Amino acid sequence: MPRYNFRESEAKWQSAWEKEAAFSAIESPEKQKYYVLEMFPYPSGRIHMGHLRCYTLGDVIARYKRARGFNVLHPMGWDAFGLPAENAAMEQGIHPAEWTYKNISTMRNQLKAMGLSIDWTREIATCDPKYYQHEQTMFLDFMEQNLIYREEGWVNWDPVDHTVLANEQVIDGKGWRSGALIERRRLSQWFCRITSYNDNLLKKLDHLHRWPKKVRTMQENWIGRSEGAYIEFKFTETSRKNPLKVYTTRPDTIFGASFCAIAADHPITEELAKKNTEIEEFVEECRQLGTSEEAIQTAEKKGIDTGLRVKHPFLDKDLPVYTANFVLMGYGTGAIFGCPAHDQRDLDFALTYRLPVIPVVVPPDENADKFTITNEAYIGEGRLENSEFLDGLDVEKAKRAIIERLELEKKGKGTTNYRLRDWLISRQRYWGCPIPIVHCEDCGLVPVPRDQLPVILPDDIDFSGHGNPLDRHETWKNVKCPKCKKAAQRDTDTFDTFIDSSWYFARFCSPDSKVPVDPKAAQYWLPVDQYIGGIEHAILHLLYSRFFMRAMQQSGHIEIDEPFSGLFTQGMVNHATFRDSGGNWVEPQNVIHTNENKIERADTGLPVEIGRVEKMSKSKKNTVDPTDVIEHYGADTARWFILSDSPPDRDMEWTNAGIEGAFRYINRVARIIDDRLPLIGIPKTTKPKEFSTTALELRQITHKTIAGVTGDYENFHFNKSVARLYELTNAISSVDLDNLEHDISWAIRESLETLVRLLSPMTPHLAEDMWQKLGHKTLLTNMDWPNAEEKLITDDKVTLAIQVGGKLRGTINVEAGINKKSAEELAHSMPNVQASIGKRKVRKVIFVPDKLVNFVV
RNA sequence: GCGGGCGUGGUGAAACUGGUAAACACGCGGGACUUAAAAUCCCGUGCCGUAACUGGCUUGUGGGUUCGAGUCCCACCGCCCGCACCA
Repeated sequence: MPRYNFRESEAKWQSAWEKEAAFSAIESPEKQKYYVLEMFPYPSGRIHMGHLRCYTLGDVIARYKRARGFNVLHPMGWDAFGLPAENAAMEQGIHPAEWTYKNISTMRNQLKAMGLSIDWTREIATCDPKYYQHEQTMFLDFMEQNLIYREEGWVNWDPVDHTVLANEQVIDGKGWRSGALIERRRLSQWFCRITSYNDNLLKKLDHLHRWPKKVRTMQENWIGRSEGAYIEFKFTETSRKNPLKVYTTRPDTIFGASFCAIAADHPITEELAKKNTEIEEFVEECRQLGTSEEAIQTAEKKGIDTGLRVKHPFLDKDLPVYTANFVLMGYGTGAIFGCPAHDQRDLDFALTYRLPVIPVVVPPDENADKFTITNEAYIGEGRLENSEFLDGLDVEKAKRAIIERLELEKKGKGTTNYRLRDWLISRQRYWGCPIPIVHCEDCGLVPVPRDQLPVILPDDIDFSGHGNPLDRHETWKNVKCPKCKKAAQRDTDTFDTFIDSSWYFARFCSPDSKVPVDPKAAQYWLPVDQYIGGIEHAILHLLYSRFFMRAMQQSGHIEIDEPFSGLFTQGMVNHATFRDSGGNWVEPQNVIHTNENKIERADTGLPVEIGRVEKMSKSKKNTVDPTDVIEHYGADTARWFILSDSPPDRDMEWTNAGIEGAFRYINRVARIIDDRLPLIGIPKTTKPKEFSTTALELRQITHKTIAGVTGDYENFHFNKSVARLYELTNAISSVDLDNLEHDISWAIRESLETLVRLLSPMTPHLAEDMWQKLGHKTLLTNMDWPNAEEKLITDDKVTLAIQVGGKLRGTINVEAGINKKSAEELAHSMPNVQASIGKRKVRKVIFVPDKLVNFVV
């Protein structure tokens, strides 16, 4: 039986921390602050392993920074609005609010059992009117700053359920519940003008040096700044006065143009569709691709000749105008010219519709006469050919020359374009923050007066009908116009839940403030020093938050622009999958290994096959409930396992063997300390003047571990800290306990106390318990971080690798700092080196100080 | 389709700016303790050859740069994340 009682210990220390309010954060201007935040959870029902991992990582940082003397803010809240609550309402007849608050209460208890160093007094839930009322205020503020506008946007429409669907509710072009073919529909909706900050959002990425490079690159590409040109093509049909305006990033390839293409939802296409059934059908077909860019771009490239022709701006030739499914209305002008030789999509399209392929850029090492394009477009550098006045120029120069000519002849214009689109924030849903606008027939869009805020979600709703229940809630919906007092209607849409998560980190600074954020508190705590969450939020959530801070700054709520100065993206938690012979997924706890070394289902006895290791998901039944693990092994074991082995930014595999191993280690630490307690005296005994080799060696590894673990904590290399702590533990337990001299017992106490202190951010309950056992009266949680003694962490001996021709032929132990000549002599005299060199001549000797000697032969 | 990432023993991984590949752990094998089992402790463990030391090979695949490549460059393969209404 393990001697350490984790159940007793974890409960004891959690209540001790609570009693001392050890983790409540108070603004103290004289202390340096550190704000640690993990992305707050959606209250889906129970916490999952992804949460356990994320919150463990954050807690290690929070506890470590606290020990380093920082004034740490580490809060928790709930991203409580969203679709699943409405689904639960429809499927189980439970009210979204009830469902959500029940989940919050379960998950709060689960998180508390993890022993997180969280200031629970700052807890917020976004579905609480005390929180979302401020979003309504800020919406009106942003409106005054011209950051909000109303326009038509596309939605996925389910014609059977009469409801708007989220992209994830559209499966293979069909509604997930009704199975009906969905279609794109236009709806008048609210937008945030995020594009007014596109350049700033892009440029400031350079300052976020504590963000992963990959996230910055992804945001950069998402904003998608491009230098290009608008080019106008005149229609041959004289009745069409307005030219076709296209956007291109490759104006240099204009002489290779063989067609133009416009989006299926381009105004011209829509106009033509009214009189041409073929085009109408095509447009209809494109609408069934839904609104997601992924669906549109993975579809087979298709188009229809509209019959319209345009004139090439510089050549005496006409180009056909197609309407095509790969041209996006939301990017550029919704119209392109196609140059098949130098764009893969254009080439694929041209090959399908037998359009000419005219190479105009020739690779540097190719001959213009012989250069042809078959089924791969050439997008690289080169010089222009077949291009009149551009001939001979390279791509960059040609771009500049053509833009100059376009502008001179008033046929186009150089321009900077962004891929980023404005943020559509209206959702046709109940469980979200109401939009504080009244629609009046006479006065138009009327903001709800500020003294009438907040607009509170009604509780009495009916989910049995189609669409948004708010839209059918007559008493809530029908109000008097605040301006003219005539009958009017509330906006029945609610905010995108990304709004809720775009400023919650700021609210944590002053969760009870009457205004969205208390400027003094925000000034002290923001920005978040370390933000932690999944890579899946690399673009949208993080970009929206960056925008929101700017909008809040512009409307005077706050003085910062970047919300997160440090970001860490953790990997997913995976688990093996199991399937029985009937092809059904089987839960891990239902899989048993029989005595005959077979694997079968515990319930039915059917044989089971082990499948791939995949992200934990309910559908594949390969989940493990963190709470089960905590009940069985304790929070420290769960935390230790989740930190060991895999680097936190990479995916990890949850295994039973791993958790068992972690459990053994926790108990081993307790046992090792227990066994040595009678031998090591009381705390703070006099430090011996001299140390024996054994004691010195233990002290050296102890102090090297302090230095190593400290560096690892700073760099999120917790798996390496774990390895180092194993090494320290091994070193401690290998010291012979017979006839202990004072210097050794002193060194053992030092190493044990160090071990416990270094462990405390990762396994806080065990550490606190052991700290007490080691004779200390105060909480370890309030102790500062140990310091490594410089003298003890530098080696005076090093091992040199000796190579011949780059191959290892031996190693030698030498004094650190040995010079080239002596190292070379020593190495050269080694028999193995002699044999390897043989009769060959040594051409050169490479010497890397304190690393290696390499004889080049 | 577009953008971003990852790939090292049986397994999770380590290897700082190019310098001893496999630290640490899991698993496995052997041993000690035990009436026995569990727990614990000790030893071994990349692969191939070998009686043994020595040796040869090895970081998804193929090429390149270098005295030297897991690390840098090019091409390919596989897997994962995001694509604007999941959160």
